[in-house]
Amino acid sequence: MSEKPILVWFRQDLRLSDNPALTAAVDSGAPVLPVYVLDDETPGRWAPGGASRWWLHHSLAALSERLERRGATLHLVRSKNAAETIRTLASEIGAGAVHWNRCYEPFAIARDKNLKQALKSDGIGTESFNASLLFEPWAVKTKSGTAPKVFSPYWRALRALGDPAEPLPAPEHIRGAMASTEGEKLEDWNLLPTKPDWASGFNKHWKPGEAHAQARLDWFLETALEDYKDGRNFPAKPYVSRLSPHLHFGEIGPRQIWHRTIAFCHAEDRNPFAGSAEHFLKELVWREFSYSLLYHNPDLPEACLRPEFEHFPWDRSDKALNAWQRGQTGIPIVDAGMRELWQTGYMHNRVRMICASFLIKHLMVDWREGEAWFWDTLLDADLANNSASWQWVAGSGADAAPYFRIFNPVLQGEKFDPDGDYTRRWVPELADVPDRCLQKPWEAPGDPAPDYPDPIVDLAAGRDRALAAYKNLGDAEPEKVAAWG
DNA sequence: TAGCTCGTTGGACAA
DNA sequence: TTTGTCCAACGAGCT
Repeated sequence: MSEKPILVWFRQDLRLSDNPALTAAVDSGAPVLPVYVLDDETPGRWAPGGASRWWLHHSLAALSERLERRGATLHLVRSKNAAETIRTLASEIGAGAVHWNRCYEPFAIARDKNLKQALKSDGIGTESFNASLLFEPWAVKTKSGTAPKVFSPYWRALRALGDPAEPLPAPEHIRGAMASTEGEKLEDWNLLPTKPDWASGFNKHWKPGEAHAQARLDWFLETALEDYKDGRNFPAKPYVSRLSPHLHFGEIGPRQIWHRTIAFCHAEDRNPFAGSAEHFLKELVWREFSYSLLYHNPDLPEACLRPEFEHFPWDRSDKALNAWQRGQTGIPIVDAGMRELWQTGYMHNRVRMICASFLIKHLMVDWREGEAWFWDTLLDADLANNSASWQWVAGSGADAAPYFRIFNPVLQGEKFDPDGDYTRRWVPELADVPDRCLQKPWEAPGDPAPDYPDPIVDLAAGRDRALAAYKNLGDAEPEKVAAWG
């Protein structure tokens, strides 16, 4: 048993259960110093956005309290170089080792790799673990040994590995170590917005923290899983898990969700790899797939995976983008989604696709503008998921929808919000528009929604314009061939 | 190897 | 009102 303390660096793993870095430190018998570093410099433009900071504040508060109850104090530091801060702290407390759970963002991989070297030269060992994925991104391979670029083969390859590891229980007691200097106060970090307090609506919808994440999963399994397969498409209905922010901050791990879901199905005598349960597990694997894409394509957040898409004739004026961001496009389902996002930090997945498709295809705005807005406003903003999903909708990713697959927001609204409950909840100006034309109020007789804007684009003309632009992409290439001939 | 099938989430139009 | 077919072409993945 070593008396040298172990520094456990918390990042996107803000939980005590199924936290292998923490458990290994506790099991060693050494005193443990848990640390969180707020570093907005290292991630560059991918530092946590406004909404994420709100969640981070509450999640750290919850983690801090849970650690305290078990005997350890979470040490908080602000820094412009997290790796350097960890290195200094480790030296100051005479650490025997530094533990962390791996992150997979390109800047995080580079940072951690360098830190490992630096600590080694200081004579301090490091141990890193996997807490945030079912399997490491390099472990899921096709039969020819390459990373799958299409979801279905990815799913088959992942399933061929069997079930992921069983989750670990939370340590019951932690022998806490103290830092040589006092930590900072969470309140001093100003992670919560004040003037104006645009997050005031968040409290009503969200409860960050490990305990609430577990409760949310229980609620989902008990009340929604059965109807998930079809129900998840209807944004007015409570058939989605809403676990995504908890997952992003690591308040719950995917292995915990995987095994709890399977155990729940077995207890109910149902097959977890059929019907609704399988669809839910597949969503978890979509997350893994996004991480794999990001791991193997580090510029996924910035560059089109299919380079010819860089020639797409994007509309660079701000007018369309601003209307979209504020939920003032005059297209009801789009405005409902964008306003839900602004007011709650979340948007239902079906509506995310509709809004993204509308921005990219009807308004022809660069998908990276939408990606940046989601990054700032989503509580669950996650680099891998966000960039992979935007590229998927744009058709610029490896596994892309055919270019002619353009969502018609009127038909989508009519199909997936048939009673208009979702649309009217977020766009109250439409209260008096009859159901028949709720999704196309410009056809309503007698102007029942005088405060609602006219559509920013004619949907049919917008569709044709996008189709023509996509078609031109394919025609642009042959010049190269001619040059060789 | 060469050939075959498939691609999370759709829409327009004809019958 | 519902159902079937077509909308490009290509790269991934498998055999």
